[in-house]
Amino acid sequence: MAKFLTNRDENYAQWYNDLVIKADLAENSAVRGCMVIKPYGFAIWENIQAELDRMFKATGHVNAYFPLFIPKSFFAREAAHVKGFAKECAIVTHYRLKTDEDGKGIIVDPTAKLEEELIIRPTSETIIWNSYKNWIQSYRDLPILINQWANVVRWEMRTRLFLRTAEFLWQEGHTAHATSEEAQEEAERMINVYADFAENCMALPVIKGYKSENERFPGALDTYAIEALMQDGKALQAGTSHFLGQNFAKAFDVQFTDKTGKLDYVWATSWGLSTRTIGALIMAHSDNHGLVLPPRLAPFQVVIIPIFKNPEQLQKISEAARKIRSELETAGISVKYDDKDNNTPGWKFANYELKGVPVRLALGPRDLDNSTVEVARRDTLKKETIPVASVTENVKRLIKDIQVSIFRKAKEFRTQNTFYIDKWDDFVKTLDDKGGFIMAHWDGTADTEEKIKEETKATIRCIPFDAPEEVGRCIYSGKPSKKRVLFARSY
RNA sequence: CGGGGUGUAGCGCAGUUGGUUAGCGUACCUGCUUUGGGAGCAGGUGGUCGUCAGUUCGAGUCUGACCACCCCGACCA
Repeated sequence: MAKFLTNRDENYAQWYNDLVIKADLAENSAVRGCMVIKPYGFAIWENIQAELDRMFKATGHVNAYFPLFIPKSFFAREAAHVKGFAKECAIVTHYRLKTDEDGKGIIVDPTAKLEEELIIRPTSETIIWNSYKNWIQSYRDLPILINQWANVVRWEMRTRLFLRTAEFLWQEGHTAHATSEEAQEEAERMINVYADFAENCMALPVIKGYKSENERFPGALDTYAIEALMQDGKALQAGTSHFLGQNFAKAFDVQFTDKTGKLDYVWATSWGLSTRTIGALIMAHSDNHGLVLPPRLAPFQVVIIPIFKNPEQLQKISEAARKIRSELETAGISVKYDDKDNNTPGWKFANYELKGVPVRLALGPRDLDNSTVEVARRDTLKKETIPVASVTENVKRLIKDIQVSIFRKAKEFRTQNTFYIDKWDDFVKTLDDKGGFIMAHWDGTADTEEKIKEETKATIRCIPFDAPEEVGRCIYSGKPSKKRVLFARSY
């Protein structure tokens, strides 16, 4: 076990904090609630971006960029929207600084007050729909399928690296459609893209479903989410997609002429996935040795560590190592060769385990003599010595296998921690003892949901798309219910 | 934003009743020996003691305000 990492089973929250810092993913900055994403952490984000961007483009979307600042009045146009975000907005009020009277410091120039204050975007629906108004006249202008990669600011009271920070990075898709059906299909398509990404790239099993009215995005008619279970039994929402109806079109007066010449408001969706998913990645797979990264998102999939006694030996080993590296790279595998001589091999082994590198190759004099390499996999920590001739083939197989087996492991964990519960006492007890996902009947009212939240801190994470029709009674009120919904305490 | 806690070298910490030149471990630098699971010895560098103000002959130590971080609540992706 890593000596300097808090034990996961003793203090999960501290283990997470330690891990983010010690694996060199991110750190707190001088600005309250804002993090510095360090190169190793940012490399994961870049991989997430690359995969998602490819998937967005494959589904017909293009990228664009809209301003960081949003005129205050834009927010006020959609009532639910402004209400949802009002409490966490950062606001720009001035545009100039000047030297203080005493000449020592600088102050905000009171004469440089903005006519209209600017909100730093917590999300971009309003500024984007203000543009869409000018872009859309006819059904021929539709659909508009735009995504933007951006930072947003939500002034959070209590922050945690990746999971909740005042500023975070994300992508936000904003689409405009001629019909309600088309927009709803788009919202569903994108939640499916997210689920595909989560399961296949992040190796994170997720449950797709509808949000209850309470949990819905401010301004949306319907919100879909993917929900994942973390190792401490809490749920984490990893991506959301919203069917916005005509709410923003009406707020920004975006109408189009349809084929029959009739004027109608445009139908909208929006969907987003943030740096928070890096937190999910950490909490879903990692252990007491450190991070466990899925090969598809790891900054490098293989690390090669030379074992040597003197510079001459290092040179020989490096020659062999570089050959292996270039062979692996040709096969499309990302590789780091760590030939630094200021740390011992043992130190490097522990360090790359902490950083979650999927596969480690060790190459020493013994291997040179025998034409072998030691291969170790991060997820199971198992190692074996193989002929150097079969390295590429072996590593390729291992990478695929690790990707699949950490997904299976996470899914197995979820299965074991999903409970079908029909009695209120069991519901409360399970939450307190084990946490996890609880599938239970609900009478469909916001009032009941609110009371359950007050009494247990559990919320409806989603109403799963695939929940079967089943006659039952609400876990709280005893009123009739037709399907189970997913309850959990959440991040 | 409410309650609790913590700020001393990059990191982890000690520092007595307010008293001389602020110390230990680790990391870092140099040298030698090492290197198949976080190496050893020797020497060395590194400090506005979170910030600002106050009390005092004298403040890391006492007082106040502020800032940051951690934990628990309310709010949220």
